[in-house]
Amino acid sequence: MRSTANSFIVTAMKTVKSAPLRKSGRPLSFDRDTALNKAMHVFWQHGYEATSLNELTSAMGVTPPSIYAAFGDKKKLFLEVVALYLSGPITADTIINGAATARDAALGLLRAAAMGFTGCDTPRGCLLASSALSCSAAAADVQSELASIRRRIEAKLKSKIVRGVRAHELPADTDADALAGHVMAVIQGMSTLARDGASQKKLLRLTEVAMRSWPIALAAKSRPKRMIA
Amino acid sequence: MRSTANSFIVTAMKTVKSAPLRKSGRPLSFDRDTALNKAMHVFWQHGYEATSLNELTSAMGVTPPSIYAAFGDKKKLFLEVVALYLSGPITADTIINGAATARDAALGLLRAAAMGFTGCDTPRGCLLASSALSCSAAAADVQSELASIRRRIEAKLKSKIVRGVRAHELPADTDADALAGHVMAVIQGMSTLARDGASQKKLLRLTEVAMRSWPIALAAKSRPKRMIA
DNA sequence: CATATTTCATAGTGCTTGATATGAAATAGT
DNA sequence: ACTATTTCATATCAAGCACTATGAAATATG
Repeated sequence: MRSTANSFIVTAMKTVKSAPLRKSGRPLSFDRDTALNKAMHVFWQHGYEATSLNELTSAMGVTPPSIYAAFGDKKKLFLEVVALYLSGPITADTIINGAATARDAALGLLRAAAMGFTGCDTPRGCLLASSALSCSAAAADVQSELASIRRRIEAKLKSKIVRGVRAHELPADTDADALAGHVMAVIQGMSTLARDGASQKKLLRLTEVAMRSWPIALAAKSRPKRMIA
Repeated sequence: MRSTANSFIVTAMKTVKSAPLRKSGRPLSFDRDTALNKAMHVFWQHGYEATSLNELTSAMGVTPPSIYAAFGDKKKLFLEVVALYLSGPITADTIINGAATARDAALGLLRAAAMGFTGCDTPRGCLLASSALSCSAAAADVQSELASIRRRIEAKLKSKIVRGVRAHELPADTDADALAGHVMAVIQGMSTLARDGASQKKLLRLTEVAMRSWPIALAAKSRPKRMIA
């Protein structure tokens, strides 16, 4: 449930950060990245709309005017938070790209979700899955932004599956759309289960169950392997 | 994703409705059940906290004082809405109770979710799954109330699976906890996919994929069948 | 018709929200 | 030290929130 490239968010982030040329003036009394990380935890816990600026200022240790000077407004701050959330070392993109097979990609995504949703020093669940599922009309754009991120990840997994079918890792009649949808649904659902108190062990066992729905490989794709001796 | 019996909610509903003895006075200008149904649709779409009383009064066609006279406050109105949502003809309880096997129960729950989350005359997704996933501290009690409903359904499915194992419908080493968790996760996740625009067809195909993770019956439970001729 | 009772519509309550106006404080350059 | 520049803390802003006080309107009963 992590990814690096989202055009809108990354763009917004860069435009905000493009002010490295300070000549004089009072220095900032807070570390921008630290404050952003604190904000991420608050948003992660309460979602976008339910998080008030009071909570943000308390958690970040920054007064409202400084927040608005540094991040723009609440929406831009949240989008930067999402970009930070999606910029970790292990992302959905890196998992899918780094997986040898489509099956490994799905398994990697599920396991990463099970681990990440029950981390001991982070809020439970997925920030993308629970931040703006239900929101007022005023936050409809944020909602659709998160939805497009989810759809993009699903599309990437689906294309990995399609390539797997072409590589004969998977049966020719594989329903790539439903298969990718199932993995995404399990991930989204695990976020809710984690929020409801499910343990990491349970989510990992749940992952094994979910992977049993994976089609059996008819013919293992034979790659040229380096023979030794 | 529907159920009838939740002690707290049902109790709250009954206490509110216990005022059938009117002797005189101006009659109500609205139908209580109709207004409650309208409120359900609004909450279903925007969730608990993000739904304002302005939206409720507009949708229900009832002014604020009448709402408070009829339902108490926003929280009680929402709990009545949840009770209404959980009082349909086909509920999680009826599906599980009416299923011959644990497998049929899981399949029935998944199919009912796929259908119910993409109904043409209702908001997309599940009211329980998306109403209070992320909320402020003020709505923590509503959040945990919905979580307990979800856990109760999962527990019921799990016990059905355990009984299935004892009846030799399922292998002895079946992980009932993970199996029930998987079904619940897929249901919760389908709610998000439905909200993100997934079609009913896709969710139904997704259901078939999810059911492939179901353990294969080693020995079919033989019930005494009436032999004819 | 007169009275009691109940609900109605209007207008407002205090509170919180996201976002700022204002001037003091802290730096760099000269 | 003086000025320019930037950020700071304080105190607020208008708007929206859930909720309600008040009196008029509509019924049943006498």
